[in-house]
Amino acid sequence: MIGMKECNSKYCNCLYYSANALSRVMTKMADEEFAATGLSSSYAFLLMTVNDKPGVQPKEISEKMMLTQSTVTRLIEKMEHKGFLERKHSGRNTEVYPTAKSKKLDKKIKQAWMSLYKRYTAILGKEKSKKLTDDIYGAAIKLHE
Amino acid sequence: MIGMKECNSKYCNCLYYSANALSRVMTKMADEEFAATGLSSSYAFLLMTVNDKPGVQPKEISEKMMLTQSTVTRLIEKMEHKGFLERKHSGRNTEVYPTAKSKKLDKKIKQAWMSLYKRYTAILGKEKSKKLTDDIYGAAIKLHE
DNA sequence: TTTTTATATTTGCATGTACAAACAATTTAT
DNA sequence: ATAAATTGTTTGTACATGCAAATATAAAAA
Repeated sequence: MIGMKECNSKYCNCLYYSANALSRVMTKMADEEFAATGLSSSYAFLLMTVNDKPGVQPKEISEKMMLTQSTVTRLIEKMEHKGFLERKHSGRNTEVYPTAKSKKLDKKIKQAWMSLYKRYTAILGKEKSKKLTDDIYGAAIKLHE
Repeated sequence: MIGMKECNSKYCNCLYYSANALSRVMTKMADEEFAATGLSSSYAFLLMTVNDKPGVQPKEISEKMMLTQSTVTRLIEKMEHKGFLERKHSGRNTEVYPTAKSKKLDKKIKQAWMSLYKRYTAILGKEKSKKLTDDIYGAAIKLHE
């Protein structure tokens, strides 16, 4: 444990625990930054995804966002109801399109995303943030099988 | 990006996104392992915390588990209702005690926790897991202020 | 062509978590 | 000693998320 910060908890050596702790902290921070858009973080990511690829299907969204399909359906439903998205059903597939309202918000969302990035890199450092993010993402992929 | 695994998503450079992805994967894995105890992961951690320090107060639990106090209250309530915990109110404080049922389960919980550890270290490697966990925990603390 | 299998999406249901506000008790200031 | 501020706990409410089952469609096999 040389050079290591003191642990406040006996759980800090557990990846499950640490990962959840970080997730909660980051989600809170993200929600604060995305508040400028009037959206919470998940919805902001959803709109970005659809804005970047109009007509994208829920399946693909769920892969990009690493969420289950049912969760994606729920997110889409809500944004459709709020007038940000539209669904077009064709066969067993569904295509999701942004409305003008969503496209109009795109710039603001990306700004908020950048603010979020700046905020945590200011605390953790740019290089360290990058490395940490890469390591975490790599682990998530590996553990996801 | 030398030596880096291909990113499946434009979001994989975002710490918020990666942290959440890992959190979901790990929570799923933890729930699978703790299923042997009949508990989901949060409750297992709660019981361990109380078993290790009978009479511990919700405040302290919330610090150890890095959850809000209201969340801890809810978790305790449920375990009390299921006969694993008991609350003793004294003034504005509450002391939480394990029942025999909880103490009896302690060993099994710790075994499940060990299984979880073995499972992810088998995939990520022991050293890498340790480093990743430390890094994540350190970041969570820093970002938490 | 009919049957079987696989795939995409959506529901029903359950649950963990947080925020903000309400309480309740203790400490500090006046 | 009374008032004000702080602290610990609990509620009311909202919501993101997942699993399993139900649909519906498309593809493959017979």
